[in-house]
Amino acid sequence: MSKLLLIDGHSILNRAFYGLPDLTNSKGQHTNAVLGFINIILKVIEEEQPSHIAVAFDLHAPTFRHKMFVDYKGTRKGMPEELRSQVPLMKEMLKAMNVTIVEMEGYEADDIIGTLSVIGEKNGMEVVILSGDRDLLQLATQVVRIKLPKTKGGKTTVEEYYSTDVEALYGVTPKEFIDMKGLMGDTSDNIPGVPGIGEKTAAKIITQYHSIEDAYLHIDEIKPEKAKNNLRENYEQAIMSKVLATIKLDVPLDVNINNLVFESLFTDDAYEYVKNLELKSLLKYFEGDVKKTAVSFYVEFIDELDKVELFFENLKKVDKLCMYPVTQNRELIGMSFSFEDSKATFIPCNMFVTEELLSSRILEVYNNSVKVVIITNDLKKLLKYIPFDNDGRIMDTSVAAYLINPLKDSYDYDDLARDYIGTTVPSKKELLGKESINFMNIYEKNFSDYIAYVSCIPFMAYEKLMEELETYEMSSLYKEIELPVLYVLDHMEKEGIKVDRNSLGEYGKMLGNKEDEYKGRIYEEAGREFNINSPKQLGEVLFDELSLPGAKKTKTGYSTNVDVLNKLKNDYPIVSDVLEYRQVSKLKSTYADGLATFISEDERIHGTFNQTITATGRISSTEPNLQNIPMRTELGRSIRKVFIPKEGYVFVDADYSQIELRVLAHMSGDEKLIAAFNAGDDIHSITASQVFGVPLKEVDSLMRRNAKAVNFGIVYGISAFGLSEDLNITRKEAAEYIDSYFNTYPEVKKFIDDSVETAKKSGMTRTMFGRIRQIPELSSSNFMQRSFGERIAMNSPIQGTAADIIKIAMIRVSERLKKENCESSLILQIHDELLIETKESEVELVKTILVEEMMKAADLSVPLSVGVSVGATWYEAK
DNA sequence: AACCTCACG
DNA sequence: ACGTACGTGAGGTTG
Repeated sequence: MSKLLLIDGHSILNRAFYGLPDLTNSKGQHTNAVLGFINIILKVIEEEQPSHIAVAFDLHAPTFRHKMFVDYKGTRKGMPEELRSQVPLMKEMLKAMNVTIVEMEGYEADDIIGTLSVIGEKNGMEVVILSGDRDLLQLATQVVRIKLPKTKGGKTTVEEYYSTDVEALYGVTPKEFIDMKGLMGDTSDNIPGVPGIGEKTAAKIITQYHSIEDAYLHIDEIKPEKAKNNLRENYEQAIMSKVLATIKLDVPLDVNINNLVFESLFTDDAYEYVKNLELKSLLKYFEGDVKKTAVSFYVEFIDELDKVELFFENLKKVDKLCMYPVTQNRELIGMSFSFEDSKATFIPCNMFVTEELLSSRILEVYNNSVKVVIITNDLKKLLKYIPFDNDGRIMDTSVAAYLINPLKDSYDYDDLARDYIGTTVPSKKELLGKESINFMNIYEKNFSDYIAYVSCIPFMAYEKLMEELETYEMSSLYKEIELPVLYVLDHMEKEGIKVDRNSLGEYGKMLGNKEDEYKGRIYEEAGREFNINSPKQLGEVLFDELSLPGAKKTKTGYSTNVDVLNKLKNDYPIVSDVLEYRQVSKLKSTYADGLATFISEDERIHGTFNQTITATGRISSTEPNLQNIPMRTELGRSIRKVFIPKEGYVFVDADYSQIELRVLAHMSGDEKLIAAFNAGDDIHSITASQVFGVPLKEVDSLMRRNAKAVNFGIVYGISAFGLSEDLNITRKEAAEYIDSYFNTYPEVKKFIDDSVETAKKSGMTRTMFGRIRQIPELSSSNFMQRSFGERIAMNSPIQGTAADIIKIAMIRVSERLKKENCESSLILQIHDELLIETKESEVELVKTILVEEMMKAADLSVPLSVGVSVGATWYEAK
């Protein structure tokens, strides 16, 4: 039996728009609603398997019964520009997908859907209507089913209604539903209804009399008295409201139902369009087409030694050489090369062509030609196999792409192809699956495609990337900071940090004992056992069973975070036990047990430092994260005792003091803030003294605490709300603090205002060293999104400049260690802190190097202050 | 996979 | 009226 799916275009697009976060592609087009729409209809098509499909749109606004778009809070507004711009995109997409769009002058989408549903039913079809609008319930019959997607707590469920379901829910038939609406009205639909009659009364009247007309025939019997009078006085309005509420079923449509036959959405045209809009997550549906690319890639395999030698001989003439190490479980299985567009060569490793041979031949090419540029999409990985020196002739395409747009989730070859070559290629995952490459299959088609892409695509993206770096004036940022720091990160990863395995084990055991102890007490206090790690169960125990006050809600249930629990801990022992339990169990699972799994055979942890993750230019650390080792509580901090230097070495640790505030002082040029830094060490006390107008000596701890919070707030992109939350004061008081801060430091105020204004004009922020960050949120019509964008605009130049400075320091410190022939090594960076595993005889030298190079890293109008300390463990060196 | 919570700067 | 401080990564639960 054939089945007709009718989709309420604007209504579903509207839902998709408000249901998904803003999404912008590289051309600045907003695409979230289009993506959401397609995902919704894909799901419905999957469920329903319709044979025919049509999407109805209102032709233009406003028509007779024009519906206002209603935002997520229910307030009536016009359609925001971000959504409006997606309507034509959506229509184009549907056309490309061969889905019929039906629209007609003078009629609403509702009327078209109603008419089509009647036609479908008459033709013996099953009809499914998909809409976000409850009004369409009046169209339900025994064969016409209405599907209403609902969002509850972030989850989408679909309610389904046949006529009987409408009756069950409202006690009236779908037809009577119209009359009911005529009486009660609908503000979002501009239907007045009868004053004083709401859902309850309307339902009662219609259940009894079945229509407005019949109700008026028996008007004398109607109770209560008030409703009766209202009806009497508003006869015409009631009848008109009913007309307004009635969906037309007789629109003179010029549509042949047979032309609505549904085949596949995934046409070639749709593929192009999806690619064009950069809806990456949809590409996977074009399975058959996904391997089609605008360019073909050829790959030649060379595995005989003499041919390999000849290959390298010929390479000496090229001026651009791209390569990519193909590995399996960190072992090199071959190297992919490209020095011509669309053409790759793969040299697999074997008994004769060893890693060492490849390495020496490649270095020969590099070192003997002064002009050859090495291109690769992952230099840090390549350096693990080929130790290139850095003389600026290496292009890491992922780092370049990150500089051009630091907001992307990945900079893999498929991303480069899309963004810098304008073609689409299947991702590594699509070609090879989730599992790692099977060595036995290297001659398979997918594998050869993969090894062609990994060298061809960076090669082909190179010119465009160079051009864009130039356009954005980031060539020297790349060459002078990012490329050199990559070598430092590589060095830190190779060195790793030594961990005392046994001490870590004991630390974990001790935590385990404490954990058991707290667990027992909590169970006793709760009167039963439950999973304390489950916020849901914990919330129920605390706020339902024990009826503790101060319950706050999150999206999914009670909030049980520290802020909430801290307010209760003094009055309820179970709460303080939960807090202790939380701390201990976090330390055990993430740090004691977590870190242990990363200790290598050399007793060291070799984590990964990521250069292309953060939006601001900071480094991030993974597997494990060595940038969030506990520090703030003694119990947690003591884990730093298990981080130890190797025999004959100690740790020297150096950190910048208040680098972000110093950057702010410099970038704003505020004389008074600059003077504050020149006046002494404790910036928060000095700020307090200046802002509150008291002598430094009279600044008490509360004043200092407040000033400190304001200082942080400024750096984060101040808001009265945020500050009030942090200090537990009212928003008014917070606003007063901010005011007096800005009065004290007027140039700071001007600077952050300028930052926002410039960002709004250009769409991005820039650090002192030229690093950019786009801020699409700034153009959002959503207040919250836009405010977020403004805070980002205030914070990014500051955090980003500080990140630039420490990168420079890392480079200088490493170079200096090398120049002075030190055996000491930089092994960790924690945003404003550097840790050097230092040979005992080099301690004084290393301290000098750290302080000098870190202070000289940038020339600001305030001095950079560096604290340095020495210790036998990381704990002691802090 | 999404959410909550919490560790760091 | 809206409802958050900026930047990260990891472990746990839940659906």
